[in-house]
Amino acid sequence: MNAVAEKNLSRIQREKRGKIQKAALEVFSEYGLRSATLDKIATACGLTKPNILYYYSSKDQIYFEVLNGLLDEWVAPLHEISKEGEPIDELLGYMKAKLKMSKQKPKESKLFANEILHGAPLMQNILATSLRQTLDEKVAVIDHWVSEGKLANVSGYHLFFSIWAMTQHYADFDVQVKAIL
Amino acid sequence: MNAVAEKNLSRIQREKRGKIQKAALEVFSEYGLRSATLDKIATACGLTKPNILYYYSSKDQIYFEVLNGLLDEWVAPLHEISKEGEPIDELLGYMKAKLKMSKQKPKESKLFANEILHGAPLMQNILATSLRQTLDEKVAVIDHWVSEGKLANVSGYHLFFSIWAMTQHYADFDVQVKAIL
DNA sequence: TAAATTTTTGACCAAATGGACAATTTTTCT
DNA sequence: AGAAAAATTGTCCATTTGGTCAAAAATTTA
Repeated sequence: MNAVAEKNLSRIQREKRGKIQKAALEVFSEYGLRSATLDKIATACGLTKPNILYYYSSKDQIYFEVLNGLLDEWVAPLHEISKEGEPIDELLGYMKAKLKMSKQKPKESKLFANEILHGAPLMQNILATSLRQTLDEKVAVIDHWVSEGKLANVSGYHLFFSIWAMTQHYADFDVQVKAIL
Repeated sequence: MNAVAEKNLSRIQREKRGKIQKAALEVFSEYGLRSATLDKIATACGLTKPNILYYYSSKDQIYFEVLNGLLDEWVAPLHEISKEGEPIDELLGYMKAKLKMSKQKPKESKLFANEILHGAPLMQNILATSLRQTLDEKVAVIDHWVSEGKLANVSGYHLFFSIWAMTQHYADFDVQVKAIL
């Protein structure tokens, strides 16, 4: 639906919406939804505030679109984990993919981190349905490996939590990491 | 100096400042510095806004005091790691202490997480001096253990980063954890 | 108890900010 | 080119919010 809707946009609309979303990601990830202002976003993308509101009906809507637009990409590496592969290869591959994403997309990482840190008011539903379902499937793969004796008896859920925590830590808390190293 | 200063406060001042700090922790950890309002803090502690400003000169100062007041406690478990002990005992003890703190003090954890996530404007200095120094000492202990062959050859810094990431993850991202489990 | 001090509050202000809107400019279409 | 549609902007408004201040209330001190 998103892709279809985008086809109906004119060249100008596509360009401007892209600019706005890019600037919004920058500002939202640095300040969070509430502290980010439309003026900051406007400055960051070289448009005026009313012009931004011509493309998006409200600040909240921009935030929602940015968040939603990144969600699939963010979860994607999880889908690559294959039951048929070797546990070490699959899990190491996943960790590397997540680590790479964190390093290359720290803004996105911080945006999600901030959203969840503050109760995920816009994503709770998605977390509890879509993400949960995907993770359930992959935990089933972990359990399968465990039952076959290919993997130590670990909790799949907590294994993923640990991977998420460690990989995203370097993006989300980079200020601390840099202050110490 | 803080302890000395507190002795000079009247009973009322100690009570009210305590109430305010408690309420502020609650509000700041939930909303962050910017989204938190004095009115929310006022409501949370049953005082009026001007009354709060009678005890603290600004919102920023309240935030700073809360953050600073919790810092020592937050870093404390690190000091318990002893060069003389066994690596497994010492590190497991540290992890357990951190995990316990995260579970018992999620608000404090979120407060720090949020501060660092947004660039640690008020703590960067402390991170780069006090925390860094303490951590340097403990990394030296890790290196010592490694050189004695008591521990696998791991990077001390990254070991601590991993421990921080995993232990705090359950407090900071509890919404996500709960949505999935 | 009366004066002095501390604490509390209602009323108010200025700045910031999300958003509305009509008028103008630019682009597209015929 | 000229009309129609789309895009842009200056101006304005209402709300929120951090903070002020003088007056009132409560507490402490003499």
